[in-house]
Amino acid sequence: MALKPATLAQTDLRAAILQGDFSTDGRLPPERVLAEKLAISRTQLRGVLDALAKEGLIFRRHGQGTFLQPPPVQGAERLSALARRVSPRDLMEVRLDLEPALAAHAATRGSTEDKSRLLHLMEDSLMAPDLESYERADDIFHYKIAQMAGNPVFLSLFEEIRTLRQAADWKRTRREALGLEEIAEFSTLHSAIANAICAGSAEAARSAMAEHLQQVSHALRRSDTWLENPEM
Amino acid sequence: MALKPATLAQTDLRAAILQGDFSTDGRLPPERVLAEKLAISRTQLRGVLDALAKEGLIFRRHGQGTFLQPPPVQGAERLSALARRVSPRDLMEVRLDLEPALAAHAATRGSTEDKSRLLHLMEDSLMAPDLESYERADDIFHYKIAQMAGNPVFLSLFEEIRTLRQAADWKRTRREALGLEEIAEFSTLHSAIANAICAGSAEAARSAMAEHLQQVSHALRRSDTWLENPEM
DNA sequence: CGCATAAACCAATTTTAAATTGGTTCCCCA
DNA sequence: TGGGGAACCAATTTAAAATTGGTTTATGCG
Repeated sequence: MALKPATLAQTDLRAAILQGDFSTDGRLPPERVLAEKLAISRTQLRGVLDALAKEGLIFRRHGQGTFLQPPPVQGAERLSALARRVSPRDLMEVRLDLEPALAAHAATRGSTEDKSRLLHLMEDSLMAPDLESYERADDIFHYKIAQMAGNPVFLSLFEEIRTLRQAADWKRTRREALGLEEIAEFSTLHSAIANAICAGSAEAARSAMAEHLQQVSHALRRSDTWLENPEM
Repeated sequence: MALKPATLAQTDLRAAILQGDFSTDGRLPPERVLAEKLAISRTQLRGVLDALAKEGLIFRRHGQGTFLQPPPVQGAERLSALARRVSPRDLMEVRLDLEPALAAHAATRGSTEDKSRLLHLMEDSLMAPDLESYERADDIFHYKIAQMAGNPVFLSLFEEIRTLRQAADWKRTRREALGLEEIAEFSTLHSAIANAICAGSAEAARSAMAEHLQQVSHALRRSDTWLENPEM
């Protein structure tokens, strides 16, 4: 069967979407708007987006929108009040307790398809050229693990502390605190986590994740805002 | 200084409030309404409520109300959607991971005043005459531990799974599943938890809480709805 | 003066309705 | 027969009004 004219355009379309040509903040325009902007039908656009979503390259949520990264949790405005009373240390303490358990469950319950995709995401974070793209890959990597744990409550809690972490602007702090050499160290544990999960060994995954987060915590602790509540 | 006429009335007032004479669901009427119902001024009523709250006998939240038990978390309607996709097993899995850590942190960071109050709450749960009052005392006991952990994020997560647990009506299921003899077993571990926390030994508190929750989980697992999502 | 009452005002939350957005169905027609 | 377009459905967000605990102010009474 010969390629239809639209097929060629789709590959360009995918690249343009993933490149972020249509949004600054990682959020795509509504489907109706984007379809018109691309001069294609919504049916056609949704076909492309469906494929991208199935591959885990974009994230969609009913009533919320389409995103290049996991979207903020439902009712995110509620967390802004909490974010003001929270220090980086508080958040890291919770992550140190939560995410190792998520990794262990992901190793036990993750499907083989999920596991192969996790390996792919890990390679993405390895090949990140700059700090920004590394943080994006790292974010999606951890999110995927939380997803693989197969417990909607666990996933909900993870999404909340993830949204909390973004609500406060410690990304700036982190960007100052993290150097490229530290990221290189992170990568080795990232692959250890991914390998343990793919091997199905829960305890290895748990301890690797714990070690990784302690590494991050240590790097973050050099920042001056470690104990501060951003009382502004 | 002789007792003022109002002082005698206050003791009756406290008893009437704690007895739940004014509400069926553990929620008190608004202060303005309750003051009128009692034919006293709001200032006077608030004085009584302030004292009760400071003793940990009632719970108040700005904009939400006054309760005889810890109130539902902010934005509870959001969780009703999640509650429909959640099985008792999912929730217990999270509790098994979260609450032992809370107990450990409570042992480390709880103030001596908090610890003495925790002992008092533990005795309350020991002396509970019936199942309903036991569940109330148990609820407040676990809530106090989460509070003592001194991490607003941890407390927020705990309040959420607590609200989730109440959103679905597994209380009914639990009420069927739990017998008085099992509650007696729970009590010994309750006191072990409280003693470990008061002694400041984090690891003992963690393992005692883990053991307690496994005990509860085991009792709950006999229920037929263990893996079900209440798809109604 | 001292102090409690009442009222007014402030602040946090919930509730309600409208608007936004992804998901689905249906009808039409080339 | 299959894609396009419109309408409709469902989940979420947003904005405004209502509710409720918290605080201040003015007033009257002893």
